[in-house]
Amino acid sequence: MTAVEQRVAGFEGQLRDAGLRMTQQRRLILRVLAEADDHPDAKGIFTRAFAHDPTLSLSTVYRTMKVLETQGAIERHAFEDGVSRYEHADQEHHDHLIDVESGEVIEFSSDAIEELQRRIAAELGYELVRHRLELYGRKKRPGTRGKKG
Amino acid sequence: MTAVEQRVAGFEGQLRDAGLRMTQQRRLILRVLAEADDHPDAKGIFTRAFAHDPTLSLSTVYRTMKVLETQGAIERHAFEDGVSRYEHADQEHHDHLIDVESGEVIEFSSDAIEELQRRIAAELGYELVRHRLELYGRKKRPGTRGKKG
DNA sequence: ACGCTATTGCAAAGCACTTGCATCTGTCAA
DNA sequence: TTGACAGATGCAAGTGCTTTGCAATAGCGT
Repeated sequence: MTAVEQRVAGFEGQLRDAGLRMTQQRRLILRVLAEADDHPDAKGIFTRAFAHDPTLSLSTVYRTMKVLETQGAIERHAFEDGVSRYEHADQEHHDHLIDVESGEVIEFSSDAIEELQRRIAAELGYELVRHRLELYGRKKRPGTRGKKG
Repeated sequence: MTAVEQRVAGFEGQLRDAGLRMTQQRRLILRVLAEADDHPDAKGIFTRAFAHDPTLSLSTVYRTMKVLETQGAIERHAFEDGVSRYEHADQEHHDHLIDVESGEVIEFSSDAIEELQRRIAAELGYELVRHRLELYGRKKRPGTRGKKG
C-alpha cells in the first residue's frame, strides 16, 4: 500500500467514523488531496479530479472540502489573494512562507515563534486559540542555503 | 488643529503630491478614516461617510481605498472572514490579536517576533518582504493583567 | 470663466463560494 | 439480494464582496 493509498484509507476511516458516506466523488477528491504536495484551491482540486470523472461538479468539491475540514482531515488557508487553499492535515503544524515572485509556498515550523506568540497573547490577557502566520519573501540570490523542496 | 484634522491634512498632502484630486468624497472618506480607531470594512466606512453625504456611493469608497492603499496612506487587512478592513497608516507597524468571542481587534507589536521572522526567512534562503501575523485568542478570566484599550 | 480629464454614481458584471431542489446512490436491514 | 431511506450530487440560481463600463460631474491649471 502506497503512502497515498494509506492517506486515502485514513480519510475514508475518518468519514465512516463520523457516519458519513464514502461516495465515488469523495474517494476521488480524497485521492487528489492525498496526492497533492502543494496547496490547491477548490478549482484546482476540481480540475484534477474532473480529469478522472467528468461528471464531478465544483459544488461537490466545495461541499466535500467543508466536510473534510469539519472532520479535521484537511486544513484550509487563505493567503493574500483571499481564495481558500487546502492541504491534508496528516502532518505536523506548520506555517507558510510564500515566494512573492513565484507564488511558491514553503512550509516551515518554529517552536520559538509558537512560544513567543503564546507569550504575547498571554501578556495581552488572552489565551492563544490559533494563529495565522505567513511570511512573504524574495529568494536570496547569492549563496542560497537551506532551500526546501 | 486637532489630531484628526492633522491626519486629514496629511492625507490631502499625499494625494496632491501624487497629482490626484482632492474631491469632497475623498475628503469625507479621509476624515472617516482618520477618526476611526477600529478596523472598518468598506461598508462600515461607507455607512459612516454616508451619514454626512447621502450622495456618496459604495464604489467610490472602494476606489478611494484602492487609491489610498497605493499611496501608502492606509493599510488593508483581511482577517478570517476574508473581507478587507482598513486602517490609516500613520502609525508604527503592528500585528493583530483578534478576540475569537467578540471579534475585537487588538494591536500589538513585538520586535522579538519581527526579528525571529526575518531569521526564519533567511534560513530558508529568503529575504523577508512582509508578513501577516494574526493571533486568535480568548480572554483569560482570572487575574487578567496587561490588558489593552 | 474655460476646458481638459480625473472622478463619481449607477447599474451591471466578476468571482469565490453557497444553496434549493429534484434526482441519484450509499448503506443498512431484512 | 433487494428495498427503502437519508445523505450526497449536479445544476442552476443566489450571495456577498469587490470591480468596472459608461455617461455625467467636478477639480484644477490656465
